[in-house]
Amino acid sequence: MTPFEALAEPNRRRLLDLLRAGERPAGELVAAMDLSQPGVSKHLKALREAGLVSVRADGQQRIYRLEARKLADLDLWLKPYRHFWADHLDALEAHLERDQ
Amino acid sequence: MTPFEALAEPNRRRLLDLLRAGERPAGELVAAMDLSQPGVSKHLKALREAGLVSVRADGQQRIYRLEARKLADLDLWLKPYRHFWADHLDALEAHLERDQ
DNA sequence: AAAGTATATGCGTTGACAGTTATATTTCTC
DNA sequence: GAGAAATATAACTGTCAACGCATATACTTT
Repeated sequence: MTPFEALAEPNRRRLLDLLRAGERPAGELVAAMDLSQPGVSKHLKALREAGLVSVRADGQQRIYRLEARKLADLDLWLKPYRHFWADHLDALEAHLERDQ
Repeated sequence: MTPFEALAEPNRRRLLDLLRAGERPAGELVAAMDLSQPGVSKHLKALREAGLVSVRADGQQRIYRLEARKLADLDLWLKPYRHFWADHLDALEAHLERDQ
């Protein structure tokens, strides 16, 4: 599962939002999401496979944590597009880039 | 179709990459992609609906153009996550944010 | 009429997503 | 050690949509 695919699902984006406020045990995430426990668990698995979250065991709980590095990758993907709105030389730059 | 969903598909990301080099008629895009003409046209429609590209008629051709604004939206979505890798205060900030 | 493109249609495969219920695993507690 | 808690995984069902192909057709402009 690529980060792109993982982020395409609203519930998964929601989970990331929740984790932005800090680490959280799976149970808290289940409580916060309007989904069944197995359902949340499946989305968490998807996020794990995308490298967007990590887990750590704490007693009988599983503590989930946002993995920012993978989002940094996304940020990197966005980079070559960024200058399109960062300045106003769009047309010129596009032209130069095209014939390079 | 949300930008997130649109970007989840590799062929669509590829189309955006091609358009980074400048405006292009649909035909050129079809030639560059290993897909049927209707296939490419469908992906272009998806990108249009996501606001990631725009079209303009030029004679019998349809000229496609990257719409950077929508990618800026994505950039914006990423913003609250950015400080997680921008500095090294992750734990502290997460803690503060959680109890705010 | 021809070119360029979009849209429609039909088909087939595959996967996403939801639900439910059950079970396996690990750890904690008594 | 029994049993409960927390979570993952499995298994099954069901629906719906994505994606590919191919072919056909509609539309607009030349």
